[in-house]
Amino acid sequence: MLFCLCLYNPINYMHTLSEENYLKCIYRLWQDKGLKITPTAIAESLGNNPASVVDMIRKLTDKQLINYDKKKGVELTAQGQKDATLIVRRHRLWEVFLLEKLGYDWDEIHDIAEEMEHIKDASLADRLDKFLGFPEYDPHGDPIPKANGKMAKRYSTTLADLKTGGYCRVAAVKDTTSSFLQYLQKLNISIGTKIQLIEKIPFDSSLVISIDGNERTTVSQKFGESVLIDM
Amino acid sequence: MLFCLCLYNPINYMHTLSEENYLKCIYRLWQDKGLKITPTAIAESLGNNPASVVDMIRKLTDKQLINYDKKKGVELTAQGQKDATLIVRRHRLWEVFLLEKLGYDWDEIHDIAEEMEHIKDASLADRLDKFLGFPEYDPHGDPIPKANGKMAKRYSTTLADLKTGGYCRVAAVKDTTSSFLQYLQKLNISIGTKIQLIEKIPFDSSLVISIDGNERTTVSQKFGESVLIDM
DNA sequence: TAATAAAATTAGGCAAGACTAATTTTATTT
DNA sequence: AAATAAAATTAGTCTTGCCTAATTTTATTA
Repeated sequence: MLFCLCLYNPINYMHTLSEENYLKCIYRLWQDKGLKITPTAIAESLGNNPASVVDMIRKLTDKQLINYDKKKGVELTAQGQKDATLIVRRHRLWEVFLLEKLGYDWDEIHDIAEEMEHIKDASLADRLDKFLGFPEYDPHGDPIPKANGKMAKRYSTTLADLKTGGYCRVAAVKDTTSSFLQYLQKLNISIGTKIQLIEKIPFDSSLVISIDGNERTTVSQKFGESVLIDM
Repeated sequence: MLFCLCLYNPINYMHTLSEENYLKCIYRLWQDKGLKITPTAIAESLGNNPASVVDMIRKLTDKQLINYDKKKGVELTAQGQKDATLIVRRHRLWEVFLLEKLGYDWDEIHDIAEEMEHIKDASLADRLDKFLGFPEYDPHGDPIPKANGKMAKRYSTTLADLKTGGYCRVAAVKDTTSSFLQYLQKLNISIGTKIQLIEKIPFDSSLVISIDGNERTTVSQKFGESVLIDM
Protein backbone atom coordinates (compact mmCIF):
# COMPACT_ATOMS: atom_id res chain seq x y z
CA MET A 1 0.00 0.00 0.00
CA LEU A 2 2.81 2.33 0.92
CA PHE A 3 4.54 1.20 -2.24
CA CYS A 4 1.53 2.28 -4.27
CA LEU A 5 1.61 5.70 -2.68
CA CYS A 6 5.25 6.07 -3.68
CA LEU A 7 4.50 5.02 -7.22
CA TYR A 8 1.61 7.34 -7.86
CA ASN A 9 2.55 10.31 -5.72
CA PRO A 10 6.26 10.63 -6.33
CA ILE A 11 6.30 14.39 -5.86
CA ASN A 12 7.06 16.05 -2.57
CA TYR A 13 5.16 19.33 -2.61
CA MET A 14 6.98 20.88 0.31
CA HIS A 15 10.28 22.42 -0.59
CA THR A 16 12.88 24.00 1.66
CA LEU A 17 13.78 27.67 1.39
CA SER A 18 16.98 26.72 -0.37
CA GLU A 19 15.30 24.38 -2.82
CA GLU A 20 12.80 27.10 -3.70
CA ASN A 21 15.57 29.59 -4.32
CA TYR A 22 17.37 27.20 -6.63
CA LEU A 23 14.15 26.45 -8.50
CA LYS A 24 13.45 30.13 -8.97
CA CYS A 25 17.01 30.77 -10.12
CA ILE A 26 16.86 27.99 -12.70
CA TYR A 27 13.50 29.27 -13.88
CA ARG A 28 14.91 32.77 -14.32
CA LEU A 29 17.97 31.56 -16.23
CA TRP A 30 15.70 29.51 -18.44
CA GLN A 31 13.45 32.51 -19.18
CA ASP A 32 16.23 35.04 -19.61
CA LYS A 33 18.04 33.31 -22.43
CA GLY A 34 17.79 30.05 -24.26
CA LEU A 35 21.26 29.15 -23.08
CA LYS A 36 22.37 25.91 -21.49
CA ILE A 37 22.01 26.12 -17.73
CA THR A 38 25.26 24.95 -16.17
CA PRO A 39 26.21 24.50 -12.52
CA THR A 40 28.59 27.44 -12.89
CA ALA A 41 25.82 29.69 -14.22
CA ILE A 42 23.58 28.79 -11.28
CA ALA A 43 26.44 29.30 -8.84
CA GLU A 44 27.16 32.76 -10.25
CA SER A 45 23.53 33.74 -10.21
CA LEU A 46 23.05 32.73 -6.59
CA GLY A 47 26.47 33.78 -5.36
CA ASN A 48 27.17 30.22 -4.25
CA ASN A 49 30.04 27.86 -4.82
CA PRO A 50 29.69 25.45 -7.79
CA ALA A 51 30.29 22.55 -5.42
CA SER A 52 27.18 23.51 -3.46
CA VAL A 53 25.21 23.70 -6.68
CA VAL A 54 26.22 20.17 -7.60
CA ASP A 55 24.84 18.97 -4.26
CA MET A 56 21.53 20.71 -4.86
CA ILE A 57 21.28 19.48 -8.44
CA ARG A 58 21.39 15.96 -7.04
CA LYS A 59 18.70 16.80 -4.50
CA LEU A 60 16.35 18.45 -7.00
CA THR A 61 16.90 15.60 -9.44
CA ASP A 62 15.93 13.10 -6.75
CA LYS A 63 12.77 15.13 -6.12
CA GLN A 64 12.05 15.02 -9.87
CA LEU A 65 11.98 18.79 -10.17
CA ILE A 66 14.85 19.02 -12.66
CA ASN A 67 16.75 16.85 -15.10
CA TYR A 68 20.47 17.21 -15.49
CA ASP A 69 22.49 16.12 -18.45
CA LYS A 70 26.05 17.19 -19.01
CA LYS A 71 25.33 17.96 -22.66
CA LYS A 72 21.99 19.72 -22.21
CA GLY A 73 22.58 21.24 -18.78
CA VAL A 74 19.81 21.65 -16.22
CA GLU A 75 16.16 21.56 -17.28
CA LEU A 76 13.01 21.91 -15.19
CA THR A 77 10.61 18.97 -15.29
CA ALA A 78 6.91 19.68 -15.73
CA GLN A 79 6.54 19.62 -11.94
CA GLY A 80 9.59 21.83 -11.48
CA GLN A 81 8.17 24.38 -13.91
CA LYS A 82 4.86 24.35 -12.07
CA ASP A 83 6.48 24.84 -8.68
CA ALA A 84 8.86 27.54 -9.92
CA THR A 85 6.00 29.37 -11.62
CA LEU A 86 4.06 29.44 -8.36
CA ILE A 87 7.02 30.96 -6.53
CA VAL A 88 7.36 33.64 -9.19
CA ARG A 89 3.60 34.24 -9.05
CA ARG A 90 3.76 34.79 -5.30
CA HIS A 91 6.80 37.04 -5.61
CA ARG A 92 5.22 39.33 -8.18
CA LEU A 93 1.85 39.49 -6.41
CA TRP A 94 3.53 40.49 -3.14
CA GLU A 95 5.45 43.19 -5.02
CA VAL A 96 2.16 44.67 -6.21
CA PHE A 97 0.80 44.50 -2.66
CA LEU A 98 3.83 46.18 -1.12
CA LEU A 99 3.83 49.01 -3.64
CA GLU A 100 0.11 49.63 -4.02
CA LYS A 101 -1.23 48.84 -0.58
CA LEU A 102 1.65 49.56 1.76
CA GLY A 103 3.13 52.46 -0.18
CA TYR A 104 6.69 51.17 -0.54
CA ASP A 105 8.94 52.62 -3.21
CA TRP A 106 9.83 50.87 -6.42
CA ASP A 107 13.31 50.01 -5.26
CA GLU A 108 12.33 48.58 -1.87
CA ILE A 109 9.83 45.88 -2.78
CA HIS A 110 12.01 43.25 -4.43
CA ASP A 111 13.95 42.24 -1.33
CA ILE A 112 10.87 42.02 0.87
CA ALA A 113 8.96 39.99 -1.74
CA GLU A 114 12.01 37.72 -1.82
CA GLU A 115 11.03 36.64 1.71
CA MET A 116 7.27 36.73 1.26
CA GLU A 117 7.27 34.46 -1.78
CA HIS A 118 8.12 31.53 0.48
CA ILE A 119 4.98 31.70 2.64
CA LYS A 120 3.28 28.38 2.09
CA ASP A 121 -0.47 28.19 1.95
CA ALA A 122 -2.51 26.54 -0.74
CA SER A 123 -4.90 29.43 -1.32
CA LEU A 124 -2.76 32.44 -0.40
CA ALA A 125 -1.65 33.41 -3.92
CA ASP A 126 -5.17 33.12 -5.31
CA ARG A 127 -6.70 35.19 -2.51
CA LEU A 128 -4.02 37.84 -2.82
CA ASP A 129 -4.49 37.89 -6.60
CA LYS A 130 -8.21 38.51 -6.15
CA PHE A 131 -7.62 41.14 -3.45
CA LEU A 132 -5.29 43.03 -5.80
CA GLY A 133 -7.74 42.85 -8.69
CA PHE A 134 -5.90 40.22 -10.75
CA PRO A 135 -3.00 42.39 -11.93
CA GLU A 136 -1.32 41.34 -15.17
CA TYR A 137 2.09 42.87 -14.50
CA ASP A 138 4.14 43.57 -11.39
CA PRO A 139 5.65 47.01 -10.67
CA HIS A 140 8.80 46.12 -12.61
CA GLY A 141 6.78 45.24 -15.69
CA ASP A 142 7.15 41.48 -15.32
CA PRO A 143 4.04 39.45 -16.13
CA ILE A 144 2.38 37.73 -13.18
CA PRO A 145 1.68 34.05 -13.81
CA LYS A 146 -2.03 33.26 -13.45
CA ALA A 147 -3.39 30.50 -11.24
CA ASN A 148 -3.34 28.19 -14.26
CA GLY A 149 0.33 28.97 -14.95
CA LYS A 150 -0.33 31.10 -18.04
CA MET A 151 0.89 34.66 -18.15
CA ALA A 152 0.81 37.81 -20.25
CA LYS A 153 3.48 38.72 -22.80
CA ARG A 154 7.03 39.10 -21.58
CA TYR A 155 8.94 41.97 -23.16
CA SER A 156 12.32 41.05 -24.58
CA THR A 157 13.46 43.98 -26.71
CA THR A 158 15.75 46.37 -24.84
CA LEU A 159 16.46 50.03 -25.28
CA ALA A 160 19.85 48.99 -26.66
CA ASP A 161 18.06 47.19 -29.54
CA LEU A 162 16.17 50.30 -30.63
CA LYS A 163 17.37 51.84 -33.87
CA THR A 164 18.59 55.43 -34.03
CA GLY A 165 15.74 57.92 -34.20
CA GLY A 166 13.20 55.35 -33.01
CA TYR A 167 10.65 55.85 -30.26
CA CYS A 168 9.53 53.42 -27.58
CA ARG A 169 7.81 53.14 -24.21
CA VAL A 170 9.44 51.57 -21.18
CA ALA A 171 7.63 48.27 -20.62
CA ALA A 172 9.69 46.62 -17.90
CA VAL A 173 13.10 46.48 -16.22
CA LYS A 174 15.51 43.57 -16.36
CA ASP A 175 17.32 44.50 -13.18
CA THR A 176 15.66 44.92 -9.78
CA THR A 177 18.60 46.15 -7.73
CA SER A 178 17.87 49.32 -5.85
CA SER A 179 20.89 51.08 -7.39
CA PHE A 180 19.40 50.65 -10.86
CA LEU A 181 15.84 51.53 -9.82
CA GLN A 182 16.99 54.61 -7.95
CA TYR A 183 18.92 55.72 -11.04
CA LEU A 184 15.76 55.31 -13.11
CA GLN A 185 13.82 57.42 -10.65
CA LYS A 186 16.50 60.07 -10.79
CA LEU A 187 16.15 60.12 -14.59
CA ASN A 188 12.34 60.33 -14.20
CA ILE A 189 11.87 57.02 -15.96
CA SER A 190 9.12 54.62 -14.93
CA ILE A 191 6.96 52.02 -16.66
CA GLY A 192 5.25 53.76 -19.59
CA THR A 193 7.78 56.56 -20.03
CA LYS A 194 8.32 57.52 -23.69
CA ILE A 195 11.93 57.48 -24.88
CA GLN A 196 13.57 58.39 -28.20
CA LEU A 197 16.97 57.07 -29.15
CA ILE A 198 18.84 60.04 -30.57
CA GLU A 199 22.24 58.52 -31.17
CA LYS A 200 24.34 55.48 -30.46
CA ILE A 201 27.99 56.20 -29.70
CA PRO A 202 30.07 53.65 -31.66
CA PHE A 203 33.02 53.74 -29.27
CA ASP A 204 31.31 52.17 -26.23
CA SER A 205 27.68 51.74 -27.38
CA SER A 206 26.51 54.50 -25.05
CA LEU A 207 23.03 55.78 -25.87
CA VAL A 208 21.98 59.39 -26.25
CA ILE A 209 18.27 59.47 -25.45
CA SER A 210 15.45 61.90 -24.96
CA ILE A 211 13.14 61.11 -22.05
CA ASP A 212 9.52 62.22 -22.52
CA GLY A 213 10.62 64.68 -25.20
CA ASN A 214 13.01 66.45 -22.85
CA GLU A 215 16.65 67.39 -23.35
CA ARG A 216 19.16 64.67 -24.20
CA THR A 217 20.78 62.40 -21.67
CA THR A 218 23.52 59.86 -22.20
CA VAL A 219 23.28 56.42 -20.66
CA SER A 220 25.56 53.40 -20.82
CA GLN A 221 25.12 50.25 -22.87
CA LYS A 222 24.60 48.30 -19.64
CA PHE A 223 21.76 50.67 -18.78
CA GLY A 224 20.18 50.28 -22.21
CA GLU A 225 20.28 46.51 -21.95
CA SER A 226 18.47 46.63 -18.61
CA VAL A 227 15.44 48.53 -19.92
CA LEU A 228 12.79 46.47 -21.71
CA ILE A 229 10.69 48.35 -24.23
CA ASP A 230 7.49 48.19 -26.20
CA MET A 231 7.78 49.65 -29.71
CA MET B 1 37.88 50.74 16.76
CA LEU B 2 36.33 47.35 16.27
CA PHE B 3 36.51 46.93 20.02
CA CYS B 4 34.50 50.11 20.47
CA LEU B 5 31.84 48.82 18.13
CA CYS B 6 31.54 45.70 20.21
CA LEU B 7 31.27 47.67 23.40
CA TYR B 8 28.60 50.08 22.32
CA ASN B 9 26.61 47.97 19.90
CA PRO B 10 26.42 44.65 21.66
CA ILE B 11 23.04 43.74 20.23
CA ASN B 12 22.62 41.74 17.08
CA TYR B 13 19.30 42.81 15.57
CA MET B 14 19.03 39.95 13.09
CA HIS B 15 17.71 36.78 14.57
CA THR B 16 17.32 33.36 12.98
CA LEU B 17 13.91 31.77 12.54
CA SER B 18 14.62 29.48 15.44
CA GLU B 19 15.79 32.26 17.72
CA GLU B 20 12.64 34.21 16.97
CA ASN B 21 10.47 31.23 17.76
CA TYR B 22 12.19 30.72 21.10
CA LEU B 23 11.84 34.42 21.91
CA LYS B 24 8.16 34.35 21.11
CA CYS B 25 7.67 31.20 23.15
CA ILE B 26 9.40 32.68 26.18
CA TYR B 27 7.35 35.85 25.79
CA ARG B 28 4.14 33.85 25.72
CA LEU B 29 5.04 31.79 28.78
CA TRP B 30 5.93 34.99 30.57
CA GLN B 31 2.58 36.59 29.69
CA ASP B 32 0.45 33.53 30.30
CA LYS B 33 1.37 33.00 33.92
CA GLY B 34 3.78 34.49 36.40
CA LEU B 35 5.47 31.13 36.72
CA LYS B 36 9.17 30.40 36.54
CA ILE B 37 10.16 29.67 32.94
CA THR B 38 12.19 26.47 32.94
CA PRO B 39 13.95 24.69 30.07
CA THR B 40 11.38 21.91 30.40
CA ALA B 41 8.48 24.33 30.07
CA ILE B 42 10.00 25.82 26.92
CA ALA B 43 10.72 22.37 25.53
CA GLU B 44 7.11 21.29 26.08
CA SER B 45 5.73 24.45 24.58
CA LEU B 46 7.81 24.13 21.42
CA GLY B 47 7.71 20.36 21.18
CA ASN B 48 11.49 20.22 21.39
CA ASN B 49 13.89 18.23 23.51
CA PRO B 50 15.09 19.94 26.71
CA ALA B 51 18.67 19.40 25.59
CA SER B 52 18.00 21.54 22.52
CA VAL B 53 16.48 24.21 24.71
CA VAL B 54 19.61 24.35 26.84
CA ASP B 55 21.64 24.98 23.67
CA MET B 56 19.39 27.83 22.64
CA ILE B 57 19.34 29.34 26.13
CA ARG B 58 23.09 29.65 25.84
CA LYS B 59 22.79 31.27 22.43
CA LEU B 60 20.13 33.78 23.45
CA THR B 61 22.05 34.58 26.61
CA ASP B 62 25.16 35.32 24.53
CA LYS B 63 23.04 37.64 22.37
CA GLN B 64 21.82 39.35 25.55
CA LEU B 65 18.19 38.64 24.78
CA ILE B 66 17.54 36.59 27.91
CA ASN B 67 19.01 35.97 31.34
CA TYR B 68 19.02 32.53 32.84
CA ASP B 69 19.33 31.70 36.47
CA LYS B 70 18.60 28.28 37.87
CA LYS B 71 16.58 29.78 40.72
CA LYS B 72 14.66 32.37 38.72
CA GLY B 73 14.44 30.55 35.41
CA VAL B 74 14.54 32.33 32.05
CA GLU B 75 13.79 36.05 31.83
CA LEU B 76 13.75 38.33 28.81
CA THR B 77 16.16 41.28 28.89
CA ALA B 78 14.85 44.69 27.87
CA GLN B 79 16.12 44.02 24.34
CA GLY B 80 14.60 40.53 24.35
CA GLN B 81 11.23 41.95 25.38
CA LYS B 82 11.42 44.54 22.63
CA ASP B 83 12.30 41.99 19.97
CA ALA B 84 9.67 39.49 21.15
CA THR B 85 7.02 42.20 21.24
CA LEU B 86 7.78 43.11 17.64
CA ILE B 87 7.35 39.49 16.54
CA VAL B 88 4.01 39.30 18.35
CA ARG B 89 3.00 42.63 16.80
CA ARG B 90 3.74 41.34 13.34
CA HIS B 91 1.93 38.06 14.00
CA ARG B 92 -1.26 39.73 15.17
CA LEU B 93 -1.28 42.34 12.43
CA TRP B 94 -0.91 39.67 9.75
CA GLU B 95 -3.79 37.77 11.35
CA VAL B 96 -6.02 40.82 10.94
CA PHE B 97 -4.86 41.18 7.33
CA LEU B 98 -5.52 37.54 6.48
CA LEU B 99 -9.01 37.59 7.98
CA GLU B 100 -10.20 41.03 6.93
CA LYS B 101 -8.50 41.51 3.59
CA LEU B 102 -8.02 38.03 2.23
CA GLY B 103 -11.17 36.51 3.68
CA TYR B 104 -9.63 33.58 5.53
CA ASP B 105 -11.56 31.85 8.29
CA TRP B 106 -10.87 32.30 11.96
CA ASP B 107 -9.23 28.92 12.30
CA GLU B 108 -6.90 29.26 9.29
CA ILE B 109 -5.01 32.44 10.03
CA HIS B 110 -2.80 31.46 12.95
CA ASP B 111 -0.58 29.02 11.08
CA ILE B 112 -0.05 31.36 8.13
CA ALA B 113 0.73 34.31 10.41
CA GLU B 114 3.23 32.01 12.11
CA GLU B 115 5.26 32.21 8.89
CA MET B 116 4.55 35.83 8.02
CA GLU B 117 5.67 37.17 11.39
CA HIS B 118 9.27 36.43 10.43
CA ILE B 119 9.39 38.74 7.40
CA LYS B 120 12.10 41.23 8.22
CA ASP B 121 11.73 44.81 7.17
CA ALA B 122 12.12 47.83 9.38
CA SER B 123 8.93 49.57 8.33
CA LEU B 124 6.69 46.63 7.39
CA ALA B 125 4.77 46.33 10.68
CA ASP B 126 4.11 50.07 10.85
CA ARG B 127 2.92 50.25 7.25
CA LEU B 128 0.68 47.23 7.70
CA ASP B 129 -0.67 48.69 10.94
CA LYS B 130 -1.60 51.90 9.13
CA PHE B 131 -3.09 50.01 6.18
CA LEU B 132 -5.32 48.05 8.57
CA GLY B 133 -6.43 51.18 10.42
CA PHE B 134 -4.41 50.62 13.60
CA PRO B 135 -6.44 47.72 15.01
CA GLU B 136 -6.30 47.26 18.80
CA TYR B 137 -7.07 43.55 18.89
CA ASP B 138 -6.44 40.63 16.57
CA PRO B 139 -9.21 38.24 15.47
CA HIS B 140 -8.60 36.03 18.50
CA GLY B 141 -9.06 38.94 20.88
CA ASP B 142 -5.36 39.36 21.67
CA PRO B 143 -4.17 42.95 21.95
CA ILE B 144 -1.80 44.09 19.19
CA PRO B 145 1.36 45.76 20.52
CA LYS B 146 1.70 49.31 19.20
CA ALA B 147 4.84 50.60 17.50
CA ASN B 148 6.00 51.89 20.89
CA GLY B 149 5.54 48.47 22.49
CA LYS B 150 2.44 49.45 24.50
CA MET B 151 -0.77 47.52 24.04
CA ALA B 152 -4.42 47.44 25.05
CA LYS B 153 -5.73 45.41 27.96
CA ARG B 154 -5.23 41.68 27.93
CA TYR B 155 -8.18 39.68 29.19
CA SER B 156 -7.36 37.10 31.84
CA THR B 157 -10.66 35.95 33.33
CA THR B 158 -11.97 32.78 31.75
CA LEU B 159 -15.46 31.40 31.38
CA ALA B 160 -14.51 28.85 34.03
CA ASP B 161 -13.99 31.69 36.53
CA LEU B 162 -17.51 33.06 36.03
CA LYS B 163 -19.88 32.45 38.92
CA THR B 164 -23.12 30.54 38.48
CA GLY B 165 -25.88 32.70 37.02
CA GLY B 166 -23.41 35.33 35.82
CA TYR B 167 -23.31 36.87 32.37
CA CYS B 168 -20.28 37.75 30.25
CA ARG B 169 -19.13 38.50 26.73
CA VAL B 170 -16.45 36.51 24.96
CA ALA B 171 -13.41 38.79 24.75
CA ALA B 172 -10.70 36.51 23.43
CA VAL B 173 -9.58 32.90 23.07
CA LYS B 174 -6.60 31.34 24.78
CA ASP B 175 -6.18 28.56 22.25
CA THR B 176 -5.67 29.10 18.53
CA THR B 177 -5.76 25.51 17.30
CA SER B 178 -8.20 24.98 14.49
CA SER B 179 -9.95 22.17 16.39
CA PHE B 180 -10.88 24.60 19.16
CA LEU B 181 -11.83 27.44 16.80
CA GLN B 182 -13.95 25.16 14.65
CA TYR B 183 -15.75 23.95 17.77
CA LEU B 184 -16.46 27.57 18.72
CA GLN B 185 -17.87 28.24 15.27
CA LYS B 186 -20.06 25.17 15.54
CA LEU B 187 -21.40 26.52 18.86
CA ASN B 188 -21.96 29.92 17.20
CA ILE B 189 -19.52 31.59 19.55
CA SER B 190 -17.28 34.42 18.36
CA ILE B 191 -15.69 37.50 19.91
CA GLY B 192 -18.53 39.50 21.54
CA THR B 193 -20.97 36.62 21.99
CA LYS B 194 -22.99 36.88 25.23
CA ILE B 195 -22.88 33.84 27.47
CA GLN B 196 -24.61 33.00 30.76
CA LEU B 197 -23.26 30.36 33.10
CA ILE B 198 -26.27 28.33 34.20
CA GLU B 199 -24.60 25.66 36.26
CA LYS B 200 -21.24 24.20 37.12
CA ILE B 201 -21.19 20.40 37.44
CA PRO B 202 -19.18 19.57 40.60
CA PHE B 203 -18.08 16.15 39.38
CA ASP B 204 -15.85 17.29 36.50
CA SER B 205 -16.31 21.07 36.48
CA SER B 206 -18.26 20.92 33.23
CA LEU B 207 -20.18 24.10 32.48
CA VAL B 208 -23.81 24.38 31.48
CA ILE B 209 -24.10 27.61 29.51
CA SER B 210 -26.59 29.58 27.47
CA ILE B 211 -25.19 31.13 24.32
CA ASP B 212 -26.86 34.38 23.25
CA GLY B 213 -29.90 33.53 25.33
CA ASN B 214 -30.47 30.26 23.52
CA GLU B 215 -31.03 26.78 24.92
CA ARG B 216 -28.45 25.25 27.25
CA THR B 217 -25.27 23.57 26.12
CA THR B 218 -22.72 21.73 28.21
CA VAL B 219 -19.02 22.32 27.68
CA SER B 220 -15.94 20.91 29.39
CA GLN B 221 -13.75 22.60 31.99
CA LYS B 222 -10.92 22.66 29.42
CA PHE B 223 -13.22 24.53 27.07
CA GLY B 224 -14.21 27.04 29.77
CA GLU B 225 -10.58 27.72 30.60
CA SER B 226 -9.82 28.49 26.94
CA VAL B 227 -12.42 31.24 26.62
CA LEU B 228 -11.42 34.67 27.93
CA ILE B 229 -14.28 36.88 29.00
CA ASP B 230 -15.22 40.46 29.78
CA MET B 231 -17.69 40.80 32.61
C1' DT C 1 17.60 12.06 56.24
C1' DA C 2 17.93 8.69 52.78
C1' DA C 3 15.75 7.06 48.68
C1' DT C 4 13.58 8.14 44.64
C1' DA C 5 11.93 10.90 40.99
C1' DA C 6 12.30 14.71 38.06
C1' DA C 7 14.83 18.27 35.84
C1' DA C 8 18.98 20.07 33.89
C1' DT C 9 23.06 19.37 31.67
C1' DT C 10 26.84 17.29 29.01
C1' DA C 11 28.59 14.49 25.35
C1' DG C 12 28.24 12.84 21.05
C1' DG C 13 25.65 12.44 16.64
C1' DC C 14 22.94 13.66 12.51
C1' DA C 15 21.02 16.26 8.36
C1' DA C 16 20.93 20.42 5.65
C1' DG C 17 23.36 23.47 3.17
C1' DA C 18 27.03 26.01 2.74
C1' DC C 19 32.34 26.06 2.18
C1' DT C 20 37.60 24.87 0.51
C1' DA C 21 40.88 22.04 -1.67
C1' DA C 22 41.95 18.45 -4.69
C1' DT C 23 40.87 15.84 -8.64
C1' DT C 24 38.74 14.56 -12.87
C1' DT C 25 36.49 15.73 -17.02
C1' DT C 26 35.63 18.70 -20.88
C1' DA C 27 36.88 22.66 -23.92
C1' DT C 28 39.96 25.58 -26.02
C1' DT C 29 44.31 26.83 -27.90
C1' DT C 30 48.61 26.44 -29.84
C1' DA D 1 47.23 16.02 -31.13
C1' DA D 2 49.26 17.87 -27.11
C1' DA D 3 49.09 21.54 -23.80
C1' DT D 4 46.51 24.45 -21.23
C1' DA D 5 42.48 26.43 -19.27
C1' DA D 6 37.97 26.03 -17.55
C1' DA D 7 34.25 23.52 -15.63
C1' DA D 8 32.45 19.78 -12.97
C1' DT D 9 32.87 16.76 -9.40
C1' DT D 10 34.45 14.50 -5.15
C1' DA D 11 36.05 14.49 -0.49
C1' DG D 12 36.13 16.42 3.61
C1' DT D 13 34.87 20.41 6.89
C1' DC D 14 31.92 23.76 9.31
C1' DT D 15 27.67 25.78 11.50
C1' DT D 16 22.92 25.56 12.87
C1' DG D 17 19.61 23.35 15.25
C1' DC D 18 17.90 19.45 16.31
C1' DC D 19 18.29 14.56 18.46
C1' DT D 20 19.45 10.42 22.05
C1' DA D 21 21.80 8.59 25.89
C1' DA D 22 24.24 9.22 29.98
C1' DT D 23 25.18 11.90 33.89
C1' DT D 24 24.68 15.32 37.33
C1' DT D 25 21.88 18.30 39.98
C1' DT D 26 17.69 19.51 42.35
C1' DA D 27 13.13 18.26 44.42
C1' DT D 28 10.10 15.28 46.50
C1' DT D 29 8.61 11.71 49.32
C1' DA D 30 8.83 7.84 52.36
